[in-house]
Amino acid sequence: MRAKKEVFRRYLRENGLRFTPERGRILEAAVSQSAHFDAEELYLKLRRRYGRISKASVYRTIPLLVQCGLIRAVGHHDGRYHYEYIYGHAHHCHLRCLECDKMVEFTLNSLNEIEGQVGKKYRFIVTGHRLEFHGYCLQCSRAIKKNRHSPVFDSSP
Amino acid sequence: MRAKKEVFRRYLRENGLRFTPERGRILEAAVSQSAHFDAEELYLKLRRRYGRISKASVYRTIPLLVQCGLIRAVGHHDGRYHYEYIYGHAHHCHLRCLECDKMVEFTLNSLNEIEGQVGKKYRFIVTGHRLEFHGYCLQCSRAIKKNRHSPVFDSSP
DNA sequence: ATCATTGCAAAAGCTTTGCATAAGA
DNA sequence: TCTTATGCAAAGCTTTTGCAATGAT
Repeated sequence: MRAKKEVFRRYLRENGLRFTPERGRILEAAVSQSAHFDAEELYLKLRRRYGRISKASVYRTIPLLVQCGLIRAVGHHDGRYHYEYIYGHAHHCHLRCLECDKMVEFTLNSLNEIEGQVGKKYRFIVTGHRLEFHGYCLQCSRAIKKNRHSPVFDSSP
Repeated sequence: MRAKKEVFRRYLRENGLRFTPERGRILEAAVSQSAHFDAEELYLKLRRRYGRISKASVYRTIPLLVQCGLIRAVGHHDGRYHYEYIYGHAHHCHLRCLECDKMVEFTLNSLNEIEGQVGKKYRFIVTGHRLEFHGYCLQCSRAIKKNRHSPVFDSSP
């Protein structure tokens, strides 16, 4: 299953950009990331695996992968953007713990329908949506109950 | 209607914090912001209106307003967090144009119900959700069709 | 009289950019 | 060969933090 590479190659070709070893490796690293990732994690992984790679290349490649639909930005917390590989995966929503950052993924079909209605009503071409539920997971909500004197800060976006 | 100020005062008191003129002004500025705002806009507005105020105070106060439910972070784009005043407003979702940043607000009641189901299923205490639809508004989608040679970058979170 | 808050400036992060060198097409 | 891409380091931005002075309670 190397369709993803073909998608990337085609996207690059059609935009007068070049397919380079670095870009190939960055794509591979993004794909093989088990869950969500950020630019730094991608960079470190590439560093370990191949040695020479620059952060600039990672940062310059990420928007290309977003643009051709292979990955998407999931959100922004802790001061960084977080991404996930999406090509060939069903669209899904996230449930995130504000305390420990645990993430659960789940699908919600009804939104696709709503997307169309909303687009029609407000005359938008709706290209996607992002839905995140947030709160506290079992462990964290227990921990918080115990020491309710240490204030929990929800500075999340 | 000064309930918002009372909410803030009470929150501060209960946490051993002090109500200061600066904090009062920052709250006022956030409230009187017609739509969405970011830290810089708030700062400039306060600057114009009162003169002396520091960015640090704005940045230090925003999390307090979030914490006590008077404002919330709507998202992160263009490298900044964006907020909106929510106290006393019905919860709503956003539809955003990726090109010109135009925002439309609309409500979607079905999500509250789903929130409960999801929380039960994954054993989370769900405290809220954030749903954003995105795409292109009428004007922008027209403009993009015309000059489809200038690639549109969706670098949004 | 205390102790939190302010303002200022400096620091901290993440992300972007300039430039010389390397290398796809 | 002609451009685009890379790596490095520097710059850019938003946001955070240290500290002396100020001010709320």
